[in-house]
Amino acid sequence: MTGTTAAPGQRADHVRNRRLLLDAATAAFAEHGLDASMGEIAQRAGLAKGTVFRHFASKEDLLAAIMLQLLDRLTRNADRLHRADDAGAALREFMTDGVETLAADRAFCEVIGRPSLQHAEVRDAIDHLCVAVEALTARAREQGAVRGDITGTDIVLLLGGIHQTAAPLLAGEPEAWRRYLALALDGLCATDAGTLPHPPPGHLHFTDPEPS
Amino acid sequence: MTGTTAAPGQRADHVRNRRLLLDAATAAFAEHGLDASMGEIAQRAGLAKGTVFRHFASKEDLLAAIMLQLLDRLTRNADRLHRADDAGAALREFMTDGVETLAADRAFCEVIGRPSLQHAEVRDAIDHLCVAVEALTARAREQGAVRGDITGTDIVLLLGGIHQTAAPLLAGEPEAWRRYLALALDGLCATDAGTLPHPPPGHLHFTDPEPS
DNA sequence: GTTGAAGATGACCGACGGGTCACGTTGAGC
DNA sequence: GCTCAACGTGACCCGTCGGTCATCTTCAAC
Repeated sequence: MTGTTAAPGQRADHVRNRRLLLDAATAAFAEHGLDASMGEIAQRAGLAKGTVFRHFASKEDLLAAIMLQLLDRLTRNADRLHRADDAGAALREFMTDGVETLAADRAFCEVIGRPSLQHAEVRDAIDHLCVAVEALTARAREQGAVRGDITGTDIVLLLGGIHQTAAPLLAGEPEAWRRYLALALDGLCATDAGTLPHPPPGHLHFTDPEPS
Repeated sequence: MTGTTAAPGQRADHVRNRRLLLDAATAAFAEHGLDASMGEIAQRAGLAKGTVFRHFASKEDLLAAIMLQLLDRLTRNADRLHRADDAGAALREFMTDGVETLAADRAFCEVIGRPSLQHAEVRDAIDHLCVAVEALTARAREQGAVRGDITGTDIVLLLGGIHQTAAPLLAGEPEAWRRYLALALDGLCATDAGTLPHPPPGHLHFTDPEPS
């Protein structure tokens, strides 16, 4: 050990630049969605464009790394809340945190809606998230906190939907999503309402994404 | 009158081509969102690219024409349903038709979320839609069919949100939006729930859209 | 301090998209 | 059928973007 760093085979500046790039890309994708350009990301990070491609082979790869970060954070949050006593409150907290995270991230909804541009790892991470949220949701169902035919995948989909509902107001009223989250939660709690018309979603991904 | 057509000062092929372009653009924007290219639209219409620009000065202009078509259709539907006896059923029908329309149109949500790229006419059309829907909603409120603090603008925003919720499933389950529409309607009907946390949205547009 | 390999760089490339324009074509009025 | 203005056309311009590469720089091991 030299005393400064102790990376296995990586140079110190390489590690630092990767961090700078991930931060810059997170900000850029959050602000401009998928339209954020590699040049802009390099500029934000204070690096040259070529450096971006040294770290990530393509724009898709970089985007995948960002999405994995985000999905992992959501999944860990769901796992953490799984141990709470009040499953209904835990689910509410998960959704509040989830929508708040998405409120500052334009790319998430765009990516979730286009299976064609998702890496296998991203698809796996989405599946893991759905499983973790299903665990939360199952307990809430058992405790009667949500209606009986709501699944974890429903909850994950609703995060994007609630965000989209409030999105047109984002510039002027950045907290408006709280209104539509509350509305959705009231719908989820309507245990006296009938069964929902369409069957619950199975997997978010299909074996054969159309070749376009 | 010649017997064939009777346009004021327009040539017959000009009118026909405009129709072809609007149809092609509607399909292209619905399928690819704002990423649809002018070249593709020309190709779909069976015309040259220059012809597109003879009819519409810019891509924004063409998009505005498409959006005006769509918004006008929604507004007329709201006006029609305003005369129904059961205001709750009328509102449900309006939302069902609205989400179904959006389910086949990727561009709508993208445009509604970006005031910066909207023509004044489009903004006006959105305002008119909100007014028409507010009339529907007010009657539903009075009849106790929806909770007291729901406005027409809420309903318009929800159309986009419900669509986005089901969007990731669209390829495999094109009717999944019905599930989330039902869920939202249950939330809207929860007259016994408390007041929603965030105040209802005022206007969808702000005097000073950020210059970016 | 020397050295070698991994990393950083920015000029460069091809593809593509919005928009223009000089020219050929067509349709309505006479 | 003649005429002309409006219309249609597609080659072209320019900017941008994702991605590459020969070259220079820098870190770390000795």
